[in-house]
Amino acid sequence: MRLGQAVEWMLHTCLNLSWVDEPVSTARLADIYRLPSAYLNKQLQALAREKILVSVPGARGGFRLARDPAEISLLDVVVAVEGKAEAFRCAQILRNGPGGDPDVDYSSYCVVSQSMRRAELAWRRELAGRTIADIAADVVRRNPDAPELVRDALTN
Amino acid sequence: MRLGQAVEWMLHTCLNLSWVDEPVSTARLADIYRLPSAYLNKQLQALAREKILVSVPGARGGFRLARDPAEISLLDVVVAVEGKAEAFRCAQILRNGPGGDPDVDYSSYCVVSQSMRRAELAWRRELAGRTIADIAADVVRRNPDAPELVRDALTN
DNA sequence: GGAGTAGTACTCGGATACATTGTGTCCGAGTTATCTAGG
DNA sequence: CCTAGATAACTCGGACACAATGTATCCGAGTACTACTCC
Repeated sequence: MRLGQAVEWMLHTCLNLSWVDEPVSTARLADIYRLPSAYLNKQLQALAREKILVSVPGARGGFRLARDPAEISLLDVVVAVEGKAEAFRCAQILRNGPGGDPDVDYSSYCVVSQSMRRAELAWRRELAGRTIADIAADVVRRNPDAPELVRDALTN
Repeated sequence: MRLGQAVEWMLHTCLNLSWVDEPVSTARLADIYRLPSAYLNKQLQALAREKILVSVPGARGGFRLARDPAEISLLDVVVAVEGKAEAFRCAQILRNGPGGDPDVDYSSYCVVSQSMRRAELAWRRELAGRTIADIAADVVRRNPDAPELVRDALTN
């Protein structure tokens, strides 16, 4: 199992954007961590499509959070980047097995599938229970001047 | 995020093997679900390397479980197929950010990384808490003659 | 001096290549069972 | 009839291609700002 790098990028980017009000351009967001800006832009678009960010076109445009950081869970971000499909895809191979019935939906009946789904649900629940605001609070607790540093880097 | 098909194959295969004592050849294990035998063999080798299965060479050889089904967790199988690496890889991009310190290990310090790891731990815990024997018991409860069907299909 | 207008610089957005991983296949090395020949 | 050996069939095991996904890039469409010109 593997998650793309973009997940890390987007989480940190959302966190940074939670400390800024005005739109920030892709170039600024990329420079802060020395990331490839064009590719970052692609991922930002994905988040915009999922209504996590809003894109502002034109000069002095960019991206900003679409809603309060407390209303953006880590799961929202992960799903926006990686897609909604489940990690474990049941191909229903039991249909071909002995005693297999082509009319049964094994993705809900098969015990293996159920077990894998339960684990994935635990993962999702954990991610859904933690928001950008939660993380921001933890960061500030450790490093009180982090917001100021980020603001300076993003808004000249 | 995505898990390979082989995970499903291996879980069902381990389950089937839990009902047979003698070694079963790759061809037999593949035929039961109409799977490509050569590719299945590749995955079986991976499980053998991780000491979940033992391979018996020569005529009348094949694979059998290396230990009691109650001692084989779903996590063992998933890790054997997908590798030990974590799904979320922290690239420590904070080192490049404002106030970033090249000497700090952000994979343990960074709050984002911690949050992602916690979720993954929940996933792993769920998988580690469920064994092949547990699944076998559930299957028998629903379909008492399943073991007999599988045995017939695997041992002529 | 103020307003309208043309130009310009900057932004997103999608279409386009490259790299890595997952998926699938093939053939050779090694082992066991079988058959045969000899005692 | 029993035993030893050669043969043959079957198995795993790793090396070899193909496809899909992730990663990275480029250029065009559109917007806001700016400067200039005219009233």
